[in-house]
Amino acid sequence: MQLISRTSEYALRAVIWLVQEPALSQTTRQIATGTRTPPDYVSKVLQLLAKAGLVRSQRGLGGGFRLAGNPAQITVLDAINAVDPLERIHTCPLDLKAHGTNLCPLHCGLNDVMFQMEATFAKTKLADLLNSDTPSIPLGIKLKTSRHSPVPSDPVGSAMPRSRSATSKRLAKC
Amino acid sequence: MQLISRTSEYALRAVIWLVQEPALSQTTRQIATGTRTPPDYVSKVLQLLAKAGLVRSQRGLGGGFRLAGNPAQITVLDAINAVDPLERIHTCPLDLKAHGTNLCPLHCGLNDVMFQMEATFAKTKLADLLNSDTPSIPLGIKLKTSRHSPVPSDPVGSAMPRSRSATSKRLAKC
DNA sequence: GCTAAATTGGATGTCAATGTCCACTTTAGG
DNA sequence: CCTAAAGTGGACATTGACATCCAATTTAGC
Repeated sequence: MQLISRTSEYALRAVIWLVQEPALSQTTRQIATGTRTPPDYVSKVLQLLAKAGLVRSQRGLGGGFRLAGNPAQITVLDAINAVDPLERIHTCPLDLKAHGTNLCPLHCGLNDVMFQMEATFAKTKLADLLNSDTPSIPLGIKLKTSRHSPVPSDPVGSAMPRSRSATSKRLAKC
Repeated sequence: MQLISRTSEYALRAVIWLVQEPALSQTTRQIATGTRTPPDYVSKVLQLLAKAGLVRSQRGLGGGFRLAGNPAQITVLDAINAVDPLERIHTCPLDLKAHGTNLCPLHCGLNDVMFQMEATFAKTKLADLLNSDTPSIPLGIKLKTSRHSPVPSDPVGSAMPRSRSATSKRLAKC
């Protein structure tokens, strides 16, 4: 499971490209080449971004796309919501009866995760992504969750750069 | 985007069913009917759970599946890892150069979200899911993220039962 | 106003996750 | 031993996200 769709990734690549390119207008081809995305597909994504008002399109010779706002104000959430909006959990997918009309603790926790994710998207501006001063993490950490750990396990807490701001002490205080 | 796959959901439904059913052994059909999952598919899922050692299978007349451990110790993470293991982000999908060999702040934040999710899965025991005393959230809140909020937006912070334990003040301290 | 460069929109193709089907094997009970 | 009830394994079908193709439309510049 990945946290965001390919479509959202493409949308982000495209708007970030528009931010960093000096030229006023960028054609689909330029954007696709520059961001290494499938041209015909990113074209559809750009149309969604245009419908949402994040970018403005210009048809005809010399046309293309340009950003419709301030990179320091447009958020990652804006771009994602334009093409593949975040959803919320409304009913327990586990179909448990123990908790009546309530979400079970698991999905309560997942709701919490969703909130954190949305908060991250909402506070990250496009400009932040191009600023090399913003905090980042070194790559090459190659960690894959403890596959095949039978009954009792504790995959969290293994040796790795934790950094969690707060792993919410309890399940959640829903 | 959903946070966990259907396959994982089915795996969870199945093991939870085994926890709550008094009978020693449950046939695939019983499990499928009881959990409202596609019989032939949940059959495959059960095989994965068996391979991982979470459940034990018995062939032949009178056979079926039973849990291979203590519901108070088996975690949601165990079940999920058995059928559809969590992955980590290794390279920046946005392909940004600004951060050199590092993850950009966005994916740094997503890594953080992943950690929280894994922590939630790891601390939630199967027994917890059947205990109606564990904290849960009322349903019917019908909130869908602010679709169509053009350039400047602040979808987080709208009126709703927040409850976030800590929305990590900064992007993350990677 | 022609033409070439561009977006737009619809139809179609591909692929992995999900779901179904069926023949085979195992096993308890008569 | 035979039979019916079970899991096992492999092949096939469906579906939605992703990707491609192409005809129609718009528009700057000659």
